[in-house]
Amino acid sequence: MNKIYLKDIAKSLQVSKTAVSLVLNNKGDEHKISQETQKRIIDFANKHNYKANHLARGLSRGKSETIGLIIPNIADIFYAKIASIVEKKAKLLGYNVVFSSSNESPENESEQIRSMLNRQVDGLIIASTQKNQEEINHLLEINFPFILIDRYYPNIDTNFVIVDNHDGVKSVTQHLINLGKERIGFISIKPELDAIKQRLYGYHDALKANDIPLSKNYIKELNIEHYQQEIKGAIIDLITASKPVDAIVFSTHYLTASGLRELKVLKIKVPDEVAIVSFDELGAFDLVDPAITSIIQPVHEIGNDAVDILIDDIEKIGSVKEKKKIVKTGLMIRKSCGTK
Amino acid sequence: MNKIYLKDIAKSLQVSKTAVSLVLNNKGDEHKISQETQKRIIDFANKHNYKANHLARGLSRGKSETIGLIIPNIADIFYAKIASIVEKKAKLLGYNVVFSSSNESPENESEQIRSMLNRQVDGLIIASTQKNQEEINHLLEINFPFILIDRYYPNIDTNFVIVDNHDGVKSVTQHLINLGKERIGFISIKPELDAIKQRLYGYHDALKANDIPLSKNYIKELNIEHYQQEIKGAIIDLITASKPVDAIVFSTHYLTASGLRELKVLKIKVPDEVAIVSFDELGAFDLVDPAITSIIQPVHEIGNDAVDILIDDIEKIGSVKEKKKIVKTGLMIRKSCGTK
DNA sequence: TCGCTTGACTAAAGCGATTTAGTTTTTAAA
DNA sequence: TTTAAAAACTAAATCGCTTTAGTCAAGCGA
Repeated sequence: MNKIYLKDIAKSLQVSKTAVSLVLNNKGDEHKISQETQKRIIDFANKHNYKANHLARGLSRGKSETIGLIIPNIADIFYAKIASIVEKKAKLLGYNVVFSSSNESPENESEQIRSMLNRQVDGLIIASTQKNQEEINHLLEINFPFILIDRYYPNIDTNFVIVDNHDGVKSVTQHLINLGKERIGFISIKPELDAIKQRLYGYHDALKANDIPLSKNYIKELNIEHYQQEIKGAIIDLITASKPVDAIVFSTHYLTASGLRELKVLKIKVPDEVAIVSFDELGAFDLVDPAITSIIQPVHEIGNDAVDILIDDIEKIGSVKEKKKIVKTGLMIRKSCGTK
Repeated sequence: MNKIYLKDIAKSLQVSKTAVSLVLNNKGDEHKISQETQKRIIDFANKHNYKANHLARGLSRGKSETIGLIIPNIADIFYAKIASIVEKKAKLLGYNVVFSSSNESPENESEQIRSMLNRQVDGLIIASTQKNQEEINHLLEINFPFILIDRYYPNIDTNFVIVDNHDGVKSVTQHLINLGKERIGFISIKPELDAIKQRLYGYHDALKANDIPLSKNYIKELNIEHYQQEIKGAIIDLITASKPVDAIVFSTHYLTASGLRELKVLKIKVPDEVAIVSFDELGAFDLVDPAITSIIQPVHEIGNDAVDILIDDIEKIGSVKEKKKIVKTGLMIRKSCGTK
């Protein structure tokens, strides 16, 4: 059973390639191919299991029916979940997805965007390093369909689906305050990403709303490259301050994991001595000792909305109205934040 | 700055498309294009940022420089890690990767394989449902380059990179025995996958090697669809047996997570009342209470070897000799298995 | 009977590369 | 001076499909 091509069908059935192509693309009626001929073509194609070569179709139509997904790291469970949702939804709409991990390098990201363009993807979903202003502007200039997720460029007018980081942190901080915590620390990476900045502001604003003065000593900003080394010092600082903290907000899941490791080493009891909460979570945060109160990212919404918006753009349908979305986080209250 | 094509370069420089194509594909010398002309072409291409259209190139060369990755679930941290490694390595060798999740459905898998073939991927990496004998045989028949990872078909002659499941479980079970455990339970999903079967046999063999009689009551096999409901009963059975178990081996990371949840609910002390060990781990298994002793999967080896073998096949290089690999697991000893 | 639709098709150009099989000019050897 | 070989190119076919702009015959009203 050798591979069969359009022209083979045409030859075997003594019709033109045009007829075959039209019929198999559901344009038979529109182009007045007789029912009989249509049936012959369809039956023959099915019988021989004909499938169009996508490269050829893509070249001809100028569409590859593929979308590119560029994220910092597919091995990060957060992006892996999004990838899973994006793929499912995209397949439903007839698209495949190619992915690549930028590893937070703007150069990689830039090169990956270019590479995907060469490969003629029809659109891009990007969780950017946020250091590629130019590249993003270039996409805009050439009018290429794309959407930013998770991270966006506040001063570039693009489509995006991001999370309400500010509100997420603000409400978890408020939750801590409601539980009677007064000296709340904040451990983060250096706020190069707007998302991280917003988390800090959420923390700020929660304190402000409760007339708690902001103490610089309570805010630790680590280098993303060395946070594992730096976090120990940060935690010691917080708990040996003249007025030690009674709670810590970690601004990412990996900081929480690292921080918790240190807290265990230092034999500090969570939540009795210090309560902790985490932005986002890892697979077993409910099993950790104690189970970690976490801000939950709405991965389904991010993934599904991103695909909807992107494909609406690609196909110029125009049925999706809102193309800049800020979605709300959830809150999973567990033991690590303590109780009243 | 409009998009530039091969023919534009040819026209601007008053040379043939052939010359341009040859030069830009590093075949200038071989085809005796003068150094001067080569330089003009290369300079012009760089200046105008020319990049070949991959669809056209692919159609023409019959190669897409893309590989397909089909896995059960990209949101599972184990496969996400593999995907990350595969992508990195593939990019290094000039390939992009398209992925799709089969969700353990043979029908999905089958359809995805077909779809990837239509899309002219150059090769496939598949972590199969192991229920697609026919599809795999079909790939073999049409001589299509592919490699199985994680799961393979014992009676089909294919390339693969799998893990030594038997040895992994055998040695962790031996470890438990060395610590003095005598009544070791085994909680698994129903062994439809060969990998799972091998884990069971590893358990068998460790007991046998130590002259510990095998007790059917100590082995629980759950349905993958309802393991979350069934695991409670399984655990209760094990700990209320006439001779209750003093240790449990969980055959997958999600079973461990679920099991641990139940053990907490039942207020059973780990490792004092019952020691536990896990095949593979989740992101925070070192932070769980108690930290979980886990068999570590060699994801780097799986990913890298799979790509090496596949691309050696695709490009018919023949430098990779071993194309059926069984790689060893590691063992991370933590608290949950107790001490002597 | 003429011209106009309509139905049922098809030829051929085009998508943007790659590559085979030449062609022409120059150089070098006999 | 002839001729073979080497150097420096190029025309055109090809990859497999889509789509535009027809063609041709039959049917129909005036």
